[in-house]
Amino acid sequence: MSQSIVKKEIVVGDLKAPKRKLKTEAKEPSTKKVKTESTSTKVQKANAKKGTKAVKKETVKVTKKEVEKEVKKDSQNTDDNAEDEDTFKWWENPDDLNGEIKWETLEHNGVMFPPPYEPLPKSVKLYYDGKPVSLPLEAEEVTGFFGALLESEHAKNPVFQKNFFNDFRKVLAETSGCPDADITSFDKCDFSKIYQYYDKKREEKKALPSAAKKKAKEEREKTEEMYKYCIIDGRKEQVGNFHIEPPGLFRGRGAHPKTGALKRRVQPEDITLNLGKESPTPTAPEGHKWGEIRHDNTVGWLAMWKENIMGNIKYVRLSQNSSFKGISDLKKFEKARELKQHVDKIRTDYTKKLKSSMMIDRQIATATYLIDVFALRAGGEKRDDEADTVGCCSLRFEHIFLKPPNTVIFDFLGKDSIRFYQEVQVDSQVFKNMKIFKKEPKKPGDDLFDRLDPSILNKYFQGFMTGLTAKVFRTYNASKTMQDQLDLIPNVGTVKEKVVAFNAANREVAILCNHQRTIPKAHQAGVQKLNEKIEEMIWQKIKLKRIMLQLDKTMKKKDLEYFEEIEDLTKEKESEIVSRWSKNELEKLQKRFDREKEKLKYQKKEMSADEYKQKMAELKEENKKKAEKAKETIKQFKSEAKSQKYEEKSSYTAEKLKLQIDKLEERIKNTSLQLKDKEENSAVSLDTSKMNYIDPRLTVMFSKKYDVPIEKLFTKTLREKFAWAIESAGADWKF
DNA sequence: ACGTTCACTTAGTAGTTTCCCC
DNA sequence: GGGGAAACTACTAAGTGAACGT
Repeated sequence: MSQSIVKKEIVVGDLKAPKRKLKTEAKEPSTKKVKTESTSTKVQKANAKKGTKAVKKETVKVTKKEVEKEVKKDSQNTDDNAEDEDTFKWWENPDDLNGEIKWETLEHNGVMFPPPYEPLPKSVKLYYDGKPVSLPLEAEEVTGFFGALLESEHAKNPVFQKNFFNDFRKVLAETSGCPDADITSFDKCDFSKIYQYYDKKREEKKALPSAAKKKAKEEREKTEEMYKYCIIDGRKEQVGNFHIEPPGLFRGRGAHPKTGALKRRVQPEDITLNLGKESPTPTAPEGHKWGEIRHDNTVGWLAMWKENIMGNIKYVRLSQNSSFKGISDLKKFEKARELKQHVDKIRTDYTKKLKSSMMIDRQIATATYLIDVFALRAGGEKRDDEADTVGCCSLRFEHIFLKPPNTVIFDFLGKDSIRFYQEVQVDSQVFKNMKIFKKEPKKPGDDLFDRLDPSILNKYFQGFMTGLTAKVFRTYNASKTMQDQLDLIPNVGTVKEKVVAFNAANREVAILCNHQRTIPKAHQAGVQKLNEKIEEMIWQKIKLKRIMLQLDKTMKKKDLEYFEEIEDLTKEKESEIVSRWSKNELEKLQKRFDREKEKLKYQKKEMSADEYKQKMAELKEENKKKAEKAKETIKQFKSEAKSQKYEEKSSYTAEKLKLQIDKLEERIKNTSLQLKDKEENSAVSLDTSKMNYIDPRLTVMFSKKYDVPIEKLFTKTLREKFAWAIESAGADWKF
């Protein structure tokens, strides 16, 4: 591996990055310079890094067919380094990343609209008051949105029902309405036929043979091809969400007042495209025209529209692996690293201000403490048509419980209505301040920090460091925590063990940031299964050790410790394990038999009656034999468990037994690791912090320093997103 | 000075694909 | 080689924070 590349560290020249304004004075020639310079070094670097690419290029030349094959392969992204040839290595010229102008030329093909509504078959109808009713297509579509969700939690939520029904009635009023009934009551609506129809369609789609699925996918990709890429300053870059969001029912999170509302179909007329001045305007869909064409090169979006529910603007932007995203990620992490230089001063300052005679300063200091220590978000004001969630500045009286002498219990819903519940010890002055902020006449519903909002806090932060805002603290503390945790990991053990250690560090960060996920449905069962599996492996291991002693009693004296554990398996315990194992074994057998029978029945029409009969008989016979054999084994195990004397096969030797035991030990270790990981990860989401908070150069450093392939730490998408980090950080990189 | 608008990051989940075990 | 779980991706909602408009 070429050290010169590995060692090269990115230092962004000046991160002040003035936003907006000064459109004209931005450094314009940046991109061109990058392009010419990087091409000259590209080939060398690629060769130095991995021989594979140079080889590949040669094969591509061979024939036209070969070329097509390669192109296809690339477009399917089966090869990690597929598009390397065209990749714009912006990080090789980090000085050019600043400035206001994002691009000189921008060319793209617009956006892709969802397919038009496909009407229900005549036989599938909404039932109102027990009778099938006809509906105008626009209204029928809306019933379909609800019908498809009938078995989900949303459909049981009264707010969801209410919002859906209101909007459904609105659509009825806008159209010719229902000719068969006056639809006024949600409770009289029966969507079950519609649900069944969509459910069946889902099943059918799932059951499609894999060849058909593949073909459909290929066709889809063909139609998507033109939207997938855009051209920026002559470079091909990937577009992220070129699919316009399809209509449906708004699925707001938590107790969202508008959940269930109708999200309307977006028309080309709703869409504003952003293009280079000289770029051709993509053709709008037949019979339509674009809402607006803009040429704003200070922004990074390609298209936008206003969504009808919250009035928010939705953007079509570049994909995660694009230069735009990479550049802003690098800037974000460099900004967080800059905080290292100032954080001591800031901490001293807010510790002092905790005792300030000015109420506003006390609030600023206390809030900063919470943001710094517990990684709270800023917490901006929210409207009352949004879910009631809070962050630091918007914390209210009821979100905090004080337990003298200095314990605070936080209990509130944060972003995405994820609960933040923590019982913590705080600085005694912080405790006193909170008590003051909660003092009468404050009551539930009142703001804890009545003088604060994020902009006040951020102004305070900016006095220490330009560009410092509340969110920088989260990034800083997350990456700092990761660095500290990684430093604790000894450079020993297998790759698997190192990955587990890495994940444990990652988990610390996720916990700090309160990144959660719903516990998978099958979690509890899965844990139990793993526990049983481990128990059974230990059982096997102890049996083998006992057989060893049966062969040669004197061995015990030679290594008491090795044989110590054989006492742990009592007769009762062993019998219990054997009977559980037996039950499972027989169940497995039965299941397999049932499956085979089903399969045979399926193939019935392709064979003669006799053939079928014979095959079925064979199957039964085979099953019978297997069952008998299993029962015999069970019988043997049961009696062995009773006597704790085990059958010795002629092939057994001490060496062979030892080998088997070693293998089992290995498996037990692996499974235990797996179990530990599973238990500790059940409610924690590692992905969010890996994607947004942990400086990827830390992960790359770990990979290189600990010899863990980066593939074990970053998924393919993350490797692409963080290509800049993979190529610029070495084994000694520090946050 | 303050609410609104705009542009961007951050977030969990639903859906799809891959992997792993028998 | 098939089925279920784990891994990954796509999707889009929900934040932050600066600039804008009044």
